[in-house]
Amino acid sequence: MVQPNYDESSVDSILKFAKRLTGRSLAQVLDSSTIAANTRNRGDLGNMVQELYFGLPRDNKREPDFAMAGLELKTTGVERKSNGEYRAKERLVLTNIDYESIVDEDWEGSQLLSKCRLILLLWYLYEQQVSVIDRRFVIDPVVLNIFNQDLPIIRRDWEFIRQKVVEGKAHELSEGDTYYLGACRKGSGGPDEKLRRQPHSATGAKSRAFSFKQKYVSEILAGLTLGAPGLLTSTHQTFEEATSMRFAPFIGKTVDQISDELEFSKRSRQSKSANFSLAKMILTRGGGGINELVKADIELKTIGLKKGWKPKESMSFPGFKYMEIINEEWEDSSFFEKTERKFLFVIYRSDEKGVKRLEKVAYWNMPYADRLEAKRVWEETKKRVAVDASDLPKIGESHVAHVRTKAQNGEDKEITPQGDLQVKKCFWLNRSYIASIVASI
DNA sequence: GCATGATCATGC
DNA sequence: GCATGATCATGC
Repeated sequence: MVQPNYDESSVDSILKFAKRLTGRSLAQVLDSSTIAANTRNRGDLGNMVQELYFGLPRDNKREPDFAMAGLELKTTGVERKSNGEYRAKERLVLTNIDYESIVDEDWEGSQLLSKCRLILLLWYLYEQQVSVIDRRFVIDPVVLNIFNQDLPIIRRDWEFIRQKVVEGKAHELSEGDTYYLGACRKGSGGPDEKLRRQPHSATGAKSRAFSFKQKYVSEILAGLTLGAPGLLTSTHQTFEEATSMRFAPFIGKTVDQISDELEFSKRSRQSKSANFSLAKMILTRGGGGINELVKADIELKTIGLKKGWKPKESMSFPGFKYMEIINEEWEDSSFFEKTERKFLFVIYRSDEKGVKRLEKVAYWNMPYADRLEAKRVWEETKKRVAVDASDLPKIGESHVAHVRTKAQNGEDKEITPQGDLQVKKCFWLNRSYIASIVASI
């Protein structure tokens, strides 16, 4: 059995000890009686690693877990992709956002930095059917230093979140506000949740925490953020500017021209998602493949405009299952995730002659009031699915969103709570709503 | 011209 | 095989 055995003032020593877990599970390294006494706590693997493996107390101190080494301990799940590579199962939650105190902080003296400047990250393979103590640490742990090449973006994200609290808008925070460091929801959720006080507004705000976005963690996992060249060429450049530069050479050109230039295959040009594929080619062009956009979990969406600058279509999102949505909470839904995303809109416009050009690109995320409206539509949908899944919110019922089919064909159906089959559906942002976004960006 | 229903290529 | 991003087709 492994006993805690490391120099608590040495990052190297702690990391070395952590590496003894690699390839093994807690059940394999800990005294079975210790585990038996602790498996009750609802399988919180991270807590067991902290208490049983490292022998650290579980507390909510503002210092890093390994205080003497200035190192914060985090344990996070990975999943295996079909190609055998790993990806992060979810975002990495760092520390709660203290609305009361952040308004008086600067970056250098921030709680986030004092707790999470150095992070010891342990990766376990998440498999639903495998019990917590048997999950294996399949990858070597790493020490993540927040002072890496992405620091300018992380710091800017932190400043943005702080500024919103300063302005008394803690309740309006959204993960889509920022790029790598997100203000993710934390806490019970649901109608009974107790809201937190914020200093510059009387409005209560939901509890949120700083987190590294899922895709960003995946990139860390791939070892690609630690020194690999990124999209940003200057620390003074904003994220938006960096992306705009990728698109700049193509703005105003016709889709045909761009397609020729990038050797977009003739066949793919006919696809319904040709605009999307072309936008992706522009973004990832020049090799490397990895770009800040992916790391930031940004949602790439294309908008097609017809003459008069009106969008041709509403905008679809992933489908939902009738049997699942009735038991789901808003904040666990994929539509909620989307409403908190940052979007990169790539806008194409057809002129009077029907010639389609790349018009412009813009970042956007959904304003607070519209997120509330999206939630209302979702809740309404949930309610109506339970009663009659064939009658769901139509486009005229909200200025933001509606529900409509999204299926392979008329036979592509899902079982409903009523026991019959209905064609698959998803949430859509209304065309008129997209029009108002286009007018504002 | 819009709402609604239906469908397609792609990528994993 | 299926989810996803997206557009096509029809009827009023």
